[in-house]
Amino acid sequence: MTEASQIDRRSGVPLYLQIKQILATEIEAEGAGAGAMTEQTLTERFHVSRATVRQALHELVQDGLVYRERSKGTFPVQRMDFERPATLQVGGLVGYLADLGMNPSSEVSDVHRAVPPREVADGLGLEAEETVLIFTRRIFANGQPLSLARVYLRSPSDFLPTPTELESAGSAIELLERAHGVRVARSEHRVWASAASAQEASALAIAEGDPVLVLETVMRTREGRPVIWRRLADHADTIKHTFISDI
Amino acid sequence: MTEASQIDRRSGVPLYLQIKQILATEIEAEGAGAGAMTEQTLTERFHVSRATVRQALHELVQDGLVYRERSKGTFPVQRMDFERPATLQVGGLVGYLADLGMNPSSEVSDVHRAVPPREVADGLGLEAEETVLIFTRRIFANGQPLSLARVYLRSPSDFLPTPTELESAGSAIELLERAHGVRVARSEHRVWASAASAQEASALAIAEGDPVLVLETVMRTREGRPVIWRRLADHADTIKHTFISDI
DNA sequence: CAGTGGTCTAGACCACGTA
DNA sequence: ACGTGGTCTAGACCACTGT
Repeated sequence: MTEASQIDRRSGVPLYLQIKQILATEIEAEGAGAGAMTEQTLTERFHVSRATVRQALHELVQDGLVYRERSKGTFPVQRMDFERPATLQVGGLVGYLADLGMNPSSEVSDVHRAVPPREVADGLGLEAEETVLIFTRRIFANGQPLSLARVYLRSPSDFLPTPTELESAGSAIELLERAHGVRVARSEHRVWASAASAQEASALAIAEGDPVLVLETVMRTREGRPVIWRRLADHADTIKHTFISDI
Repeated sequence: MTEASQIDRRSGVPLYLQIKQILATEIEAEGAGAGAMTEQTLTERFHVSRATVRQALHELVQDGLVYRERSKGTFPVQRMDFERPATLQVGGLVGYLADLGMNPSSEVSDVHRAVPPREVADGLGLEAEETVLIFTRRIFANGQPLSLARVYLRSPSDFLPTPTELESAGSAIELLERAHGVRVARSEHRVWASAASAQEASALAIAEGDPVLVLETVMRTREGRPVIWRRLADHADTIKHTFISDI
């Protein structure tokens, strides 16, 4: 199997992507057993230029699969069981819970357009009087409410989907992309603990003052234009957000 | 000032880094006013090859300062006030609070070496009976305890610094790097809300059952070797962690 | 059609670590 | 001395977008 993996120059798939994929698969299979890969051995193996190999290796570094050491070589990063990024896959919570067999469901309510609170308008950089799509979403697992989201979505003033459309879309982002071709490229998150307000407690079936996790997120297009402001209140001890940072 | 910025081929600083720095400064200064930068205009301006310009632009994309669109050009990302990454700059909380004029202080206690709990040993991938450095740190602002950290640090069995050394180091990572040349390259975080245990409540001067933010972190070297396991319990509504994610 | 970024080649010199 | 990754050059062809 090791020598079967070669690139196909007629496939139209960029060579560096094919090489990256092959190496990623080998690292996955052989674990840290896969020895050092040098640029020279790879250029010979795949019959490509050094720059092409370097582009593949550079992306593997970005993805955290290998690390490179000057005058030593390129080595696989020690195996770390690939967890699902859980809830940070924005809007992916339902699918994540489904994978866990938690029988998730989603309930969207209070869909309307209005001028948002000051804090949200600032975060989205709105013009005065500019309206946004506003809705509330609760996510349940096995019948228990786990997460309460309030979403403010910058969109054309005639954009007013039904609750059913929002529920079936899985996430507001997907709907926004399908409806207007707007792609979210970057998100900023702030997270802290708080005591549940009366409203939050009611929505999450807990007592007022019980702990909740608050997660505020601003999502932006690649142009840097903020398009979604979202505030989550999550059930304590149950919803755990995971993320990775360099350094 | 715009035309004064040129590269210095004798400085020893890589050309692409000089170009990146110049462009980043210009974007910072001119905001989105800085028009499109094309690869061709930049190669002519700096008298370097296209590959060098591309490396600079690619890093600016990674840093979120520009975005590129095929057959259109390279454009600055719309200004987003560069906040301090706050507490995700692992160990940087004290410095962050200092910047806010919060008069922070740090108190380290219970420094010893021992075999950690099962959960930690698993997270660090320890051998049986392998001991780690264990300590507790509290961070105060204006005399109020805000954050309680329990830290497990994989290190040679003769590594046993004093509480004073740990306090002055600012963070365990800095000490680890200075003492053993170990560099942390990647961290995995899990965060959720919880009710304060009796111990946590006492340490944070709150009531048992009050909300706290729990943040568990595993830090790894670039080889993927886990070296630090840390669990924070943070004061509700006060400590807010911020982070950024792509997608 | 001209201009853009995406991909690819075939070279070159260098700093650095290991043997 | 040798091999490594880091940097740099000067070309080439392509797909795509806007005119």
